[in-house]
Amino acid sequence: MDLPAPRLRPARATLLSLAQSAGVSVSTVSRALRGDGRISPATRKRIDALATEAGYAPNAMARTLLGGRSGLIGLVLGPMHNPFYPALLEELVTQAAERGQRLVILHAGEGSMEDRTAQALLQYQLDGCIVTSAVLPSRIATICRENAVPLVMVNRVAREHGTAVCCDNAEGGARLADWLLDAGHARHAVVGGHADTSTSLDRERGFVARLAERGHALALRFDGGSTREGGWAAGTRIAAMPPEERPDAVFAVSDGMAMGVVDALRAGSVPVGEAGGVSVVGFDGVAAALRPPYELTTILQPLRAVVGRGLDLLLARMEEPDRPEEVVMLRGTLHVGRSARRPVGWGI
Amino acid sequence: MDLPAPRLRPARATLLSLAQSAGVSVSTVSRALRGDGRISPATRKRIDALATEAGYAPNAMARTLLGGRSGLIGLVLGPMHNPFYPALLEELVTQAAERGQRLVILHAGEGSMEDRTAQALLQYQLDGCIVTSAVLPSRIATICRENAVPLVMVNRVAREHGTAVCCDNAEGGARLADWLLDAGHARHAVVGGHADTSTSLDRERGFVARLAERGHALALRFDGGSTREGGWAAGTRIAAMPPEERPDAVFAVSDGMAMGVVDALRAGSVPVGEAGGVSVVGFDGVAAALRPPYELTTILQPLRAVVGRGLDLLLARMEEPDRPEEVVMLRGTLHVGRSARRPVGWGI
DNA sequence: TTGAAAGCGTTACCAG
DNA sequence: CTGGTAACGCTTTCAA
Repeated sequence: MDLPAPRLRPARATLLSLAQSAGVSVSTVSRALRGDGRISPATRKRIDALATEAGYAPNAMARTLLGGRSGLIGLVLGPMHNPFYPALLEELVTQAAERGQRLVILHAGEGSMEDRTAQALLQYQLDGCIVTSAVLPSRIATICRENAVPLVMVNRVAREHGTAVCCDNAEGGARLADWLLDAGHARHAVVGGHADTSTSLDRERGFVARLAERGHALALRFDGGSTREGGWAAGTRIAAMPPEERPDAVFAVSDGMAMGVVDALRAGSVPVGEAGGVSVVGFDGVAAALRPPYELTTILQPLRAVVGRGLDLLLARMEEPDRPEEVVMLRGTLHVGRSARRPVGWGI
Repeated sequence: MDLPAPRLRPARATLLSLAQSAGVSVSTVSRALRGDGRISPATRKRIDALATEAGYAPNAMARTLLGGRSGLIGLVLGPMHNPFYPALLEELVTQAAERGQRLVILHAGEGSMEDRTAQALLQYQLDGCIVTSAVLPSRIATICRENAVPLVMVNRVAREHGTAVCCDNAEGGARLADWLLDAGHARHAVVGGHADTSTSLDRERGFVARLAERGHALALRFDGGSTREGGWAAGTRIAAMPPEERPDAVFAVSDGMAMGVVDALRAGSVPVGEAGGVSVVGFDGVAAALRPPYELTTILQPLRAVVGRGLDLLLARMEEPDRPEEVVMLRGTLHVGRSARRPVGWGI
């Protein structure tokens, strides 16, 4: 009458439990499971079978405690209204998994970060930290620095220091300027993003500089605030201008804004990309922008490579904490869509 | 000449290191830091100061090993092109943090999940799992069931079993039908989403059923595939119809698609929301849809509550694993924008 | 080829 | 009020 209460949540299999049912020691089980050479094939097979049957999964917490790495990377995500970030997130998750790492979300969105959240970085023994937000939260930066936790920025560069990967934004902007000039455009407008993000500023700077090199000045500038509706607002104002004042080429520094510009022009019955209409180009190469009804001419960010290099830089710094800081710029490629007139003699 | 090499990565503070510098035992430090009553104020103060100075953060791995909870929740994210999901993600991260939990991303996007990823659920001793994707990956479902790890679906309901929170989609659809009928609309169209998501189907079902109850039949149905461009395609076809055949009311089952419909109608010079134009309504209440240039009439999902209840259901099941499965439906609220004509006598 | 034991950082229990 | 010790699950010497 005093049987032990049945365990409702059956204890998970451990090395010890496996060892007991196999009639061997914990060490043997550990070695067998990790493929250590000096275990007899017979024993190994028996243990493998037992482990599979029991649904054994090694306890990462215990492993980490031994002093190894946790396999966990902290992630700070920026505001997600720019469609580039969701795409970046998917890619990050996939490639982190390919490298045997998981992502712990430390922060997402605009709000500021609680101290408690920043502490999680230490508590969970995170191996490193990836920051994709426009602004690098200083709590995170401090904690990483003081505790020698490697930190890599993806899609942004801090002016002063830090390790980062991003698309060569200035070069992309310049390439777009060339394309528009080659197609014979004369009145250029820019729809800019947040004034405090290096990403947007560099794209715009590269564009304007190339215009200048080739003897052109920017005719108009709008503030698009990095949102699609900011693009729409700019497009609306452009559509409302008398045709002779209207810019014939518009560079929106992100695809989200560019799509907004296109929508507004169409709503205002201004043709886009055709002779006599307005050419619109964007930046990023998000999936929705490449397909109808937008088919933007834009700079394709090498997303897979950006993320891959970002993770590689991070992993390298886990192995070797004293690596010098490093900034990697990856060139984007021009994607020719139908939202902008093509230079004469290009393609068909 | 054989000084130990300087430790480049200074060892992190631990209870032991604090105990040594304070000249007390580990237990005392532990108790002081966790606010245990029976510690002299003097000792407590001294230890607190020491801990702060050393930047001490308790090791969550060690804590978890003792058998407590890890404070980690697994997250399975659906394809992120629907703007509702990024918003959901932000809210989840915020509210999980408020409850002292962090999210580990197990999967994002459409691809199938590696076994290794599913194993992470066990390895990291995740306390529970939140699934927001349209389809529940069966590996995850199995692992959770077999290991008594609670799982809650947010924004979807599995037909057969499971615990879930979602907006009352059918009711929202019905409410929109009422609104459109009250405004005198006669020809109704639906732009549907994925055929395999309960969310889309329920919205559509509720809408059509209410139409029928009030003696109306659906005039047209488009497949919008849950994407904005699907909405655009439907809108384009509507704009191309002769005015007398054109539906005067369109229900797109998500705001993303509804915005696409609006863009296409405007591009086709079909007025939206005005007398003589087409009324467009959506569902979700994503931020971009509520502001110009869309200002959709839509069902506002109670996002904060949906996420809050989802986490509460999950936490409750961590404490008490044998709670019966539970499905919570939260009513959305009708948000009156300018994308649809209002019933006569409503407001100003 | 296998086993025993130490130790990672915490917490909890039992003494003092 | 404080200290010692065992235990969590694992890897890694060191021994046999």
